[in-house]
Amino acid sequence: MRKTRDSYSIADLAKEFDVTPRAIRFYEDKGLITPERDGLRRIYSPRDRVRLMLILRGKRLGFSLKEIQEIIDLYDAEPTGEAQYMKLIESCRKSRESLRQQLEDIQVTLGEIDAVESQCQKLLDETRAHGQKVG
Amino acid sequence: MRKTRDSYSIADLAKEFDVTPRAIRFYEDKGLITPERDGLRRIYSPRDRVRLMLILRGKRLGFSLKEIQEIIDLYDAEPTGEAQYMKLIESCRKSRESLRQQLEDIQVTLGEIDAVESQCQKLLDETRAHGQKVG
DNA sequence: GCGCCAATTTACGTTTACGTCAAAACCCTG
DNA sequence: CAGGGTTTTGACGTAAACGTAAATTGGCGC
Repeated sequence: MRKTRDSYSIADLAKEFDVTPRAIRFYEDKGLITPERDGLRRIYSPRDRVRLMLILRGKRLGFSLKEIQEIIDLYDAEPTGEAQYMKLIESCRKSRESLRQQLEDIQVTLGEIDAVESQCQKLLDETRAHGQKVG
Repeated sequence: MRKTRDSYSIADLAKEFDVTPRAIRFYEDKGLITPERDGLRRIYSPRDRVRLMLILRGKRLGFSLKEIQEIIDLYDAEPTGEAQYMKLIESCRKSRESLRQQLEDIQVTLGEIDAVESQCQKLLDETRAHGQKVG
């Protein structure tokens, strides 16, 4: 009884993450995933599975596949010189910048939603109170 | 010297928020903004300006214009009965749910980026140290 | 060997969110 | 009132991210 299998079919991943095989193949087309092959069949490794998870998380954050590509590349980049390291660090800095902006946007929005909801709840309570007396 | 003007041209807003007039008109097409008119010319009120800000924030968060529409509608909804209130509160709950997911995604990603960067920084330092001795 | 089902390739279709002209109207200025 | 800048309304184009349909291929179960 193993929890992490060592290979998956496209249907396995499609079902697990609730996306279509077409979408997964599309990500491969764009170079985001490169599964092994058994003849024609695609064989996905646990590593491929993680990449798919990263892709989908990127999508939830509203990034384009190209942006997701860049972020994922950060993870398994093997810098081959000082210049490469600098570029990598710079990429990290940029990504963080964008993410921080999003973080702020979300917190602000969450605050506003909360305000709307509590105001709404308050008015609802009032309406009900009056409703009781009137009706 | 007033800071908040009481009307703006489309070019004013386009410049302020760094979007094209075309985009702003497009949002109007989709019902996200409804500026006044002076003949043909569109006249944007401070309220319209705020709506545009909300739209752009929604875009930064990766929402579609349709989703943004729904969120914005929360702000100036004038519920006209108990059922309306309930629906509004439900909408708030959904939005919060989605935003919390995003918040989590962002925090995780930020953590990972930080890890990548610090690891990178460390390797860079080592490379430099060795480089000094060797070269 | 044959039917069946899953997976693949190819290719065209679709939706979203604008970009990019083009042509006409408006407005101010000299 | 001619010229120049701004704005408007079409209308067509486009990039991204798949959807969808059709034709093929590849095991498997009997």
